[in-house]
Amino acid sequence: MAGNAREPGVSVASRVLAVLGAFDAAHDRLTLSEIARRSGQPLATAHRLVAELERWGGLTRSDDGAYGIGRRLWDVGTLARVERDLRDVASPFLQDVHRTTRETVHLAVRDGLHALYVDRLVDRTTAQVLSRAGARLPLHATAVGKVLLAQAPGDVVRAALTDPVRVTPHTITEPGRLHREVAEVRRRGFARTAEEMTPGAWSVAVPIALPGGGVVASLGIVVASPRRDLVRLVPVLQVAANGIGRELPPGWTPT
Amino acid sequence: MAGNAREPGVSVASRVLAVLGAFDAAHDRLTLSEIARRSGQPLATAHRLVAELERWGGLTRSDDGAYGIGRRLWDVGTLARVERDLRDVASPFLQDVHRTTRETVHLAVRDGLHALYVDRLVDRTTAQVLSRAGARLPLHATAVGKVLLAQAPGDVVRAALTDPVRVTPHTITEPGRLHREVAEVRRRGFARTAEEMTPGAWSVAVPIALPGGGVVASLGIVVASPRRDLVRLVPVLQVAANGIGRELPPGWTPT
DNA sequence: CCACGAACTTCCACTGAGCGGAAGAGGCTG
DNA sequence: CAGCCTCTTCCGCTCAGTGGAAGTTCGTGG
Repeated sequence: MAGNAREPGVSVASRVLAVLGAFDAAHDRLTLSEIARRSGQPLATAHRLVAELERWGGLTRSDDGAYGIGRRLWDVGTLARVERDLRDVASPFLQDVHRTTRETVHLAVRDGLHALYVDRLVDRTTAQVLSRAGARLPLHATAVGKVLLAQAPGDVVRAALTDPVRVTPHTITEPGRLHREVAEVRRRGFARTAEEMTPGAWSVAVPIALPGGGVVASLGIVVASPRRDLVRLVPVLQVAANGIGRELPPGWTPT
Repeated sequence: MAGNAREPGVSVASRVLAVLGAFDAAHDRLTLSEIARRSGQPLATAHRLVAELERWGGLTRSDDGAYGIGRRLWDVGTLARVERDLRDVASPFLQDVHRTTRETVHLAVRDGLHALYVDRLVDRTTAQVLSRAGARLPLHATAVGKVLLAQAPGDVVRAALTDPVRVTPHTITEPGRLHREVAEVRRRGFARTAEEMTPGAWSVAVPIALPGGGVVASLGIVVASPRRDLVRLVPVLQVAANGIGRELPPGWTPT
């Protein structure tokens, strides 16, 4: 007997990665069976890999049997460029902005067709506006996203503005209007949103550019009321953004 | 012909993990050869694994040929418990403490015989006191460390205080004195250090406990001058620590 | 201009690590 | 206690993984 029928062309490495890929923001704790299902692998195979990952410290298992990402993988993730350089440099500036405005501050880079939130600062008092470090939100519905879009290659802009997702009743979904808006962001040097991503949230954002000129990230503020003077915060953001750009290693890319 | 002589007993998974393990705080960018050397694998083997990791997005290669940790792994690391729950809950409180004191704030958990810094807040103006998120420092030479030690199992305390490393001229290295100090920390509810880890740095820290009673983390402040009134900051820390403890999911552990 | 070395990439035939169906163990529920 | 679920262990077949070696690219210095 002894069963076998190894699915061909699948490397062990990719199986390991499939296990890691089974975890995401909405599924940060999984049972063995869930991991097997979500990674598309037989239970026995998943079991073996998970056990090895746990032994190494990449996964941890809690009393209830569920697995979560372990410290070892957290350590490794911490070494990523996005995290290390940008966060380290930007963190004090985010604090400056937060201290003078008392509003939620966001730091994001472009990741494909999404804005990837690298860091954020929230008041305990302020309503949770969503978004945590690591979150990915659509480019066309967020202020940081529009800023990043304004500096992105033409094909990215086209792809992002083709059939844009409607997130709230206020989300702008007409490609034409979005193209015009992105052009205006490029001209004016900042972007705004009004409840386009989250009901009850208004925001502005500015680009973070290297001294050389390349835009590498975006810095934004989110407030919970339709303040007309939101634009007045733009200079605050710009000072911080310039500071961050200057302190980044020359030639830095978020890749 | 074709050479071979596969080293036995080494799983592919462990080879993948060895590649990841080649990266650390001091080596966040490595060339292929370095990865091969540091992970103890033949060049050709490392090459294959690295290529697969890169394809998945776990590693990125920059123009100069060096590899770094990629976004995909950053994402995964972001899902770790230490990161997610603790950071999310504690972040606003760290900001509160920072706003009222204007000093460097640290959040740490115990990881074996080290204090693992999960988050920190620094002024741009303040001298960089060392430590970034992800750093591991000895338990006996830091305030957060002493706090964590005060609540640790007996064998951990013994192991940590046996032959303690001398970091600065002020580091306390007599096991007896350290044991007494740890007992006092337990009694008093907070710990201090005076240039024991970094010359020119003084600190206090308090435990973060769950409503149930278990200490899960430590919150500390570092200042750059030997202020006598450092102890006056303890109540500020305690208020924040209580708040964090209350908001953590019941039964939370940093594992 | 070419020789030399170092870092990287590709190739390929052998073989043991990995595979997964199946059976067993434990636990919860109706 | 039968039924169902999740987890763990077992084992013989086989193909994915292996690593020495050859080829490629690049930089250096003679």
